Amino acid sequence: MAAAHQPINTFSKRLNMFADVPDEIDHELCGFVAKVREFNANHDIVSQGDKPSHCCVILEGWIARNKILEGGRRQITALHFSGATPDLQSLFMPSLDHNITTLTTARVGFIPHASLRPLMERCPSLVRAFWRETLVDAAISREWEVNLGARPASNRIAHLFCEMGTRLEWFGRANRRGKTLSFAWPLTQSQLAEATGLTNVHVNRCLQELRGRGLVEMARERMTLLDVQKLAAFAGFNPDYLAAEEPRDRAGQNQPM
Amino acid sequence: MAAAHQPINTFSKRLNMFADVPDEIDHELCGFVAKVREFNANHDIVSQGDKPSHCCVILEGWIARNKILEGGRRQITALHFSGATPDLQSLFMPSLDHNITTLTTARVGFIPHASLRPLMERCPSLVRAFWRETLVDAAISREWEVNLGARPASNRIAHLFCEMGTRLEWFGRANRRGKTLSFAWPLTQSQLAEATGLTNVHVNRCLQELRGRGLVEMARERMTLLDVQKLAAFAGFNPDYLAAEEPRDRAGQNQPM
DNA sequence: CGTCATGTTGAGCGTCATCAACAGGAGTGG
DNA sequence: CCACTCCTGTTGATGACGCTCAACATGACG
Repeated sequence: MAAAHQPINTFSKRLNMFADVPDEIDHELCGFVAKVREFNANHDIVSQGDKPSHCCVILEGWIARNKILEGGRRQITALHFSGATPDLQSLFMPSLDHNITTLTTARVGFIPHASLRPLMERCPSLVRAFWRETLVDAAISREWEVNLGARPASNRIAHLFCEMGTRLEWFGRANRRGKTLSFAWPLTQSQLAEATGLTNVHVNRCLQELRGRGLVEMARERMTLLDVQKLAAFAGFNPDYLAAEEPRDRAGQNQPM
Repeated sequence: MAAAHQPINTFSKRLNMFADVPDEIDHELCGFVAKVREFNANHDIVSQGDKPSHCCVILEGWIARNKILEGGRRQITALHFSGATPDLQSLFMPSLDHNITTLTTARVGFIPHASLRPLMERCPSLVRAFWRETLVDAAISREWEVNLGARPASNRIAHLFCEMGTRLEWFGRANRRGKTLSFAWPLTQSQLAEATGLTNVHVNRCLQELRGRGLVEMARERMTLLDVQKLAAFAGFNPDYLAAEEPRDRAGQNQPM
């Protein structure tokens, strides 16, 4: 109950990007974070089939939504980082339809459903904020469907880089210098393959192509998009689908991408 | 204002599957259906970039969410039929990120945002119902991502058939007889190709395979799944991800699929 | 120093795309 | 009634994109 309010900043900050949640509700919400746990990389926070009694909040780190097919193949369906609340649907769904797995070490808070439900009753703007987060997720999923169904491998990978670059920059987690944009990038090539529906071998070759074209540079867990506009053109990336996630305090003043 | 309440049945019925919306709110909501329009097949109800002032409700017919890439390629990201409210996100998103296009002739109702917003303020359960519909959509999108990213062509097509069969049956739009399930199927092979990220030529050959295996039969706009269990096994279909859409009055009593 | 995860390269092959042609049915207009 | 077009489905030939399998390089870590 006395869980530190400080680490919850990212959550609270992000929530307020979606709707004006009154301070006291926000405060109360943070107080509900029943426990905060650290996870190693590559650990399931919640799994397919679970019936969670808490919602989780990513306070720090990256996670991947993913499903595992019979045969063991894994498909990553979404990437999230600090501030996200990736299993809100557990409030309604009888059981979870996918895994939520850490990609890095991660700090995760848990909010009991039992606390969240009455709070939502009292605070429509909280419901709005959550609903809106769901809508953003859905828009991103749609774009991933397009990416998986309709773009060739290299463009597909480039598109993912553009998307993550944009989302990270909006949340203050990327550095822009001239034409370049750089940010922490924890995914291995195999994980990137799982997100794009390719094999690690082929991802490796596509990355060589992107490097060869002078579009990206990767070093030690860090990604640099060398020419954001050229990369976006190559990928066919148009950030409109992310618009609902754009922090309201900077809406419209985007760098072109 | 005096818009016929009768054709709105499908909407109202579906809404109440998601949450108990009080009768008077339900009634009021239906009264807000400002106009009802008929569309021909293959017509955009709303388009990429639109800033709609109304939400639409599919009263009768099928629609496809889709995005068009530069180059003209089209990816269908979702299929919906009677009862769906596919552009709720227009309440929040600055502009629509995809097209909503009829696949059949369709009857569509429109509800002004200006009427919907205050009603939502007053009725939390309405917000819940809408949010929940968004969550179902998101779960389906995730499964489509898996389908597009990780399943070979024939299995991918089979999976789509299983999903639509299940959803249609839950809404009383499919007939089960023994091992078989049959329902109206308006998609052409080319549209099926756009939904599965394949070419029409390859879809044609996969359908021959499915027919050859005795799994499906298609005749004049009608689809028959000849052995639902075998088809599900072939597709790797597990209906759990649809659970939140399952009508509450029949939860649990599913035929195995 | 050995082990393990990750990245890289090569060779060969299969799934699926491309391009082209044609059949059949529905609708249109002469 | 037939000629015409258009849409949908079907088939064949060819080739490319991406997969599989296998080997090896590199760096982190114990």
